[in-house]
Amino acid sequence: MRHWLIKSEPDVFGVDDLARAPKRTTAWEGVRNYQARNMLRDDVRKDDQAFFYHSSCEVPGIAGIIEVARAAYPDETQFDRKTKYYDAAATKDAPRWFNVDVRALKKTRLVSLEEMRRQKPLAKMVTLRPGNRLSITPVTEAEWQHILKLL
DNA sequence: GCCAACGTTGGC
DNA sequence: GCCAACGTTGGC
Repeated sequence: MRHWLIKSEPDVFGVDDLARAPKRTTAWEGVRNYQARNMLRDDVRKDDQAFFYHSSCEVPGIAGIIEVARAAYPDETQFDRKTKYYDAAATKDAPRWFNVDVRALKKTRLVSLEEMRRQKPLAKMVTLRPGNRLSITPVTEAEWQHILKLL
């Protein structure tokens, strides 16, 4: 099983929203970055687990643990003119964007970005690399285990 | 709200 | 294929 870190803005959809969703599951949609898209489509499998990270908020950091309930499938919002994710170049036959379904496993204490940066074993974590903005990044087994111990 | 970093677009 | 302009992300 692979591990990931996926970001969401709590003002838009946070860990509590996921916990309240039907079956504690939702489509994690709106990814419009090719690198992230490729990872979603090619590398993320059903039953993979991920940290749910709150970004663009007062205290950014890991707020929960989720699992992938469904592997990548075409993101419906790319066909919907009413959403900001609409992409005129995408067709049903050749979808350009994909999403996965994620299910809440548990809410954790907030492990802040600042705390993560203080952890030596996390020094090389992809999401902590300068300039990184990807909404999904891989987490190594060692990083995963280290963060679990912090909880 | 600012701004650095990065990605995308489009003219040439 | 280069690069300037523009848009987005996300920490602060």
